[in-house]
Amino acid sequence: MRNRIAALVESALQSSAADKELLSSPFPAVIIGTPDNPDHGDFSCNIAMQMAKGERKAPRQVAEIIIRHLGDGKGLLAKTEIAGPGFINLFIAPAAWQSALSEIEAQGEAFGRTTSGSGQKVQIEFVSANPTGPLHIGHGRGAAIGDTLCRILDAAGWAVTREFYYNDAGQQISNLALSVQARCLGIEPDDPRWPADGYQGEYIKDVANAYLARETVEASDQHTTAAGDPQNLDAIRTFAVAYLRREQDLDLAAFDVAFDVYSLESALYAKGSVEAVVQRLIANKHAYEQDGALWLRTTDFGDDKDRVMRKQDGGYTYFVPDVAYHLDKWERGFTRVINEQGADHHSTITRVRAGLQALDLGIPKGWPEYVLHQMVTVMRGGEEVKISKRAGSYVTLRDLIDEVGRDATRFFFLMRRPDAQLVFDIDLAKQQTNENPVYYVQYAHARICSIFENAAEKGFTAPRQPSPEALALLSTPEELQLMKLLCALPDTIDDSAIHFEPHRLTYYLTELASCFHSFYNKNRVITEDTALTNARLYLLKRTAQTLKNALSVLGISAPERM
RNA sequence: GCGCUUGUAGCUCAGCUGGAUAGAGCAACGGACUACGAAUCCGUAGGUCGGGAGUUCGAAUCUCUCCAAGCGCGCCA
Repeated sequence: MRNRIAALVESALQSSAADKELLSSPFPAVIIGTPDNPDHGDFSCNIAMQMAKGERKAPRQVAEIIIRHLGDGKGLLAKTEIAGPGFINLFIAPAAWQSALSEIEAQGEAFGRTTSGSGQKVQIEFVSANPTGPLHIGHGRGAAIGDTLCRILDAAGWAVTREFYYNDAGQQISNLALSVQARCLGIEPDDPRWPADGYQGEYIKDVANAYLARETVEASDQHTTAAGDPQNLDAIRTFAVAYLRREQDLDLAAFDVAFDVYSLESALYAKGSVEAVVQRLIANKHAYEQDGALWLRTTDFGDDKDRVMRKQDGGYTYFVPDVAYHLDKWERGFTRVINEQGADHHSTITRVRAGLQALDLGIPKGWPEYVLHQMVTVMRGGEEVKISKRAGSYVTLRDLIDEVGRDATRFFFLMRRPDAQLVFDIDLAKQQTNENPVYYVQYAHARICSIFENAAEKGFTAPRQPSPEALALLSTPEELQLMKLLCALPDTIDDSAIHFEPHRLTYYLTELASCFHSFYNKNRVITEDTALTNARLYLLKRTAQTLKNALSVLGISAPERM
């Protein structure tokens, strides 16, 4: 609806210019707002104030011209007015809201989807946890935000590829292999022979036992059978990575998160991509030798100091394969790439972008884009739970899903802006009370389903494509407000997609549920008045569909009973 | 010390890329079920938008500065 209003204002500007009443383009972008105060209309527009200076006219004078050219907006507008310093307030005709219900019915499960992405390719990389342990609560937030971002962009008409990157080479993996080997040999973390920087968690013992028992594990794309020999460090490394990847896959599956592509750091080395990147950086004269190491002059690209690429020991630092990996993304044709990661890794942004710029391949400066989520602190029993993978103390994503439930966990993670810190109070999230907003939303859906059961017993079903006259009965303030909110779903999805902000949808859902509950308490649906009953059942059918569609974008179920 | 993020009601947070009287949930207080689910609704109270300065028709929103918190600042990832 908002887009239709914007188009109306746009064409009013054009015709004003054609009639020489306003200076012609370029006009500033038309921004349609939704006023808090209902007296200010369903929508408002501030463009007259923006144009006043350039037009050398008073804002209200400009507004008067625009309004004259708007007319009744092809029947969409019931009233227009100039208010305050020069706002144009627009009142939508009730018939427009009513007929929108028919469109929602026609679109069914597709209602809410838009075409603003026009089928362009976008790749979103998220989670990308190192295969050195189970997924913890921080990964959970990344999984919820990343997955929902994918669903939102998909709903907004983008062609989304979901990708997971495994750092399965490098120092951390060596530490993992040494830790598992130690456990195989019966060495405990308090033993002096325990490797420095080893992973102390109990799960390492599970990996070791599985290895010694020669188990076979299936990760997303490979089968690995353990050699069982504690002296074979390579075999241990391969098995441990496969084992932990499988654990992560299971956790993600339980969270209803799936990926299209898994990329492995080790594959980049195997293909020679890492070496090729280094050679190109050297050839482009952005690298230099110093102190026995090879450096990249990242300070040429906005970094505060240069970075080592090849260490004295000959190995590459982690960001070199990262650059190779992103070059690979670019070469796969993704002109739009979003990386969802924890804010503790934010320093990689400058480095990776600098490396890509130094390749001098025409990659845009701000590519790739990033969505960073701030840290999650976990509260249990009123106390903060310290998270440390090495020490083995953390709350796993699996624990959380088992305790709190998938729907509540997802909703909880999505309630806040990604760049605000999140306190996850496990005791609170476990409570199945009204403090948990997901139940509030789901209850609205279940309640509507219950009304339909009741209606069926009395011989009512929602009509199909009723006439405008039949829908004209929907005229109470609550009904109009409800219809208006239903129409806002596509706009909300577009906004969430543009800003990469899933939390807008959780707020939308809470508002929609609240609007329904208010309507329900004030208006009786099933009455002696058959025509009114049918109209209201029709409205509720669309409300249930809208709740379900929006919940589905968040990966949350819409139960018919609770 | 430098960089990124944050600071809005007692608590947890929104505030639509500068708009009109700053909102919601929880907590507090007071009301509403012998008809569709009370996991609900209605009402009351609660704020110098961290402090200060600036930009303009107009600032919670933009700029500068100071204060506070989190996270980074490795030849770890």
